[in-house]
Amino acid sequence: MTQVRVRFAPSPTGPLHIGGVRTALFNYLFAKKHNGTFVLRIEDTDQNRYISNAEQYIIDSLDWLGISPDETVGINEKFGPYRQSERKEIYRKHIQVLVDSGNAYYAFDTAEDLDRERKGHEEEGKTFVYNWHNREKGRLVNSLVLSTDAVQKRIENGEKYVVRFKSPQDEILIMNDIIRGEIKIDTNVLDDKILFKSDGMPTYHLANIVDDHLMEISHVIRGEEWLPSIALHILLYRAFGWNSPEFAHLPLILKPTGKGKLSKRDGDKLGFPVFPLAYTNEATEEVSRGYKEDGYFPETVLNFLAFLGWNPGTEQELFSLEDLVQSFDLDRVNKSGARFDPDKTKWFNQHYLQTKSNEEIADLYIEELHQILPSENATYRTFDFVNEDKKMVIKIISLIKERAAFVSDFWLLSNFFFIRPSEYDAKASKKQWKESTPQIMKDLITILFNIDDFSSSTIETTVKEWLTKNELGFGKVMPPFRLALVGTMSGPHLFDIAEIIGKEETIARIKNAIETL
RNA sequence: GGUCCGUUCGUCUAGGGGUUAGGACGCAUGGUUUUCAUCCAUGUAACAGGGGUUCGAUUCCCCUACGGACUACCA
Repeated sequence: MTQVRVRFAPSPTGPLHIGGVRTALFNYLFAKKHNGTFVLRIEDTDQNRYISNAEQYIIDSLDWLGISPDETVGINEKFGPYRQSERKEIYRKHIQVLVDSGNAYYAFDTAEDLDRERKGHEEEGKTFVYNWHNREKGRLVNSLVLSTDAVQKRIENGEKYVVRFKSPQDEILIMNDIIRGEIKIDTNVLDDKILFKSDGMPTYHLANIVDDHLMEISHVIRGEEWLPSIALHILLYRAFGWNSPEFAHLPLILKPTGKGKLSKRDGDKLGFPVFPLAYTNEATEEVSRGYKEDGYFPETVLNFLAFLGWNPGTEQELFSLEDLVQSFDLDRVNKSGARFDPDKTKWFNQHYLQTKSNEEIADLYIEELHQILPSENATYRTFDFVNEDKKMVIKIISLIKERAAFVSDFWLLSNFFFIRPSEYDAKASKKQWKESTPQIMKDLITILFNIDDFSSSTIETTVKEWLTKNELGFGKVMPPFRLALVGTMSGPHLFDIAEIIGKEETIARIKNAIETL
């Protein structure tokens, strides 16, 4: 294979959608797999939709996931500039080549003219297509019907014009897509797409082909929404006399339920992000949540994204980025659209959370505790979360980590380590707190009070000995004990909890329970 | 409407002319656990329909249905 060079070419019109991220990922994977180059090109030819912070957002997102480009704005600008808005002269030169060779022509029809034509056709039950059907019939104003002088005059007078591609007639194009195989299109159904806009900017079609050629792109890997354009693009390469790259059109990512493509609204409705990073719309101040901020790890996002439309053909489901580079291949990409499943992404995150060290997550949890704790009034002492307190948090995490999928689950699983229960689960109290319980608890306090080494194992041994000696059942002591310390019938090993909160607090909580219940 | 693409458990998918149609998520049940969860085990559930081709089709072909994309001086 020739040198592999692929590109991800987003348009900076807003935050990068998860579907776009997947396209970037597949490009990255393919490049790395074949020792190729991954290029990021900014397609900012639409001045109306341009959003200034979007480009940075795209770069930040790729960086967060660890799939940064090898070449882009400011980085290894081998074929720069990498922003299309800075390549205007290049496109101007190339469109001239097409006009001169008769593959493109000037058109002076206004948007209103075209609208009128469309409406007129619609009323007759026909579809208006700007192509061989009507481009020379006289209703349309272009350089195919106007004399050279007339065209020249209009342009000199500053009249607005666009340049259209003159699509060929009566030809069956047979093209190949790496994922879909052979695709046939009759050129008669193609319309004469605008290549150059009246504002002096190229459209996607022109800019894309020119840049892919100039940047020596070997494989175009993009979303399925581009499939209908493949004929135009192939024709454009031919008109320039260039070899076209290979194409691979990725399946769409669909909504979790219902019809259609995944959209931001689905995320809002079902409570999951559709963007890698949180994003604030500067105009509306509307904030969109991001995977990062929602507590997902980059590994999670990479892993679930890779499996949207691709699989290794084995039963392995957990893949690191390195694994993906190893195993990825375009011919194992599916043809059909993949429904997005938020449940499975949670499962991936749970897995990756378990692979993190307790020390690593401790910092994340401590950050969260600093936010939560000041608003809680039932803390039994102050925490600074440095030194001893930090060690305690690490210990707590070791006890609860396996129950969590996100760091944000930690508080619910461990709040009782920091605050004293202010109320007790009603159902459990009724069932577990019997008439004899207060006396047993008082005895338990005495036992606990006399333990010098208040470690989980010592407490456990001591309490168990006491139980055996007095012929007390586990069921009489442990449930109320748990209720006193935790407030509910849940949580890790009870003696571990006692050790962490300490003798004084353990006894205080039992006393508190006796008084309250 | 037109053009193009697609269709295996609820979801992501493996498979491929003769299979008990496999795995994962989810869900359910059981085991472990003094509790809850984790974990482990088991179970649940699919080849869109109709025609061909064939000894045989979920697999190949055609049609239909359904789904999707595109049909902008947006990408």
